[in-house]
Amino acid sequence: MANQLSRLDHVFAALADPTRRAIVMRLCAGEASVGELAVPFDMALPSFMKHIHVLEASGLVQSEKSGRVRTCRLSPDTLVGAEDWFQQQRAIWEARLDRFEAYVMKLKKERAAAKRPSRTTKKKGSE
Amino acid sequence: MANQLSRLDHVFAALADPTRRAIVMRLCAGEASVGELAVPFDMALPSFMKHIHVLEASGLVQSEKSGRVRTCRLSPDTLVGAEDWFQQQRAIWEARLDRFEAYVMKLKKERAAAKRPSRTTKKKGSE
DNA sequence: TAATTGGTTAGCCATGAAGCTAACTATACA
DNA sequence: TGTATAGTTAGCTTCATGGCTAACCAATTA
Repeated sequence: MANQLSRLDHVFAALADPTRRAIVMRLCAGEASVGELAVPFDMALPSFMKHIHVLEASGLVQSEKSGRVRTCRLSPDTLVGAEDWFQQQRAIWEARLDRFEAYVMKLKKERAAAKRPSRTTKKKGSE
Repeated sequence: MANQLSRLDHVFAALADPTRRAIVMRLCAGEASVGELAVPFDMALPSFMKHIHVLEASGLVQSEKSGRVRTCRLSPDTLVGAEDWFQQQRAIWEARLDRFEAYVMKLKKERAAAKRPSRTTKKKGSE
């Protein structure tokens, strides 16, 4: 559980870099070797490899080496795990908005009732 | 658009820190002052304020000061924007999985047809 | 008006992240 | 067996991040 939380640290940190986001996007379309992945980036290979390592450490990407070529693939569970975090926050936030809306509606109703001087239940006095 | 991308950089970087994620979670439940937000954290106020600034710079949080108290609230659009990124990736990835599954199904079918020596359409020769 | 409260600014330090080059390993090809 | 290919390791810079203290406003409250 605390494990999961610190995993989120690494996932978001990994996704904060545009190079790494691009790699993830590329891997969504299917697996690829390190060399293939590196082509679009104007960067020395060791620098690029660091990004791969960060992605692997975060759990977003897995790789295995066969012969001299290392093939990388997405590890979708981790990606989905991060998405879940947003959905949880949104659930909380939307629930609050709903309550707020209900509250505003109630206020409106009371105001309308207060203004209308006729037969509706009406508190005396204030405004 | 490039603007949007670099915004994602900042949003994910902001969410990579557990303190800041906790702040966002807290603000999902409703607005709060800097002082209130800071209570659960064993951290000097200037350090804490840095986190608030990072969150504001990322667009995740907005704040305004009235009197001497600064009130912070969530800026949900930004949060939703980040969530969108995941949904887009997932769409691509799931589409690929669907194609892959279809491909596997087709393979299975062909294999079955090849093994069954009877009246189904059958390529000659190979395997 | 003096003291308290809530936040802010400035400046310091340690650590880590992102890039580089140079040199190395290990597989594949001729 | 020799050479090219694909990655890897080591070690170096530079800059950003996250924390601190100390001192400083500016509203409230006594």
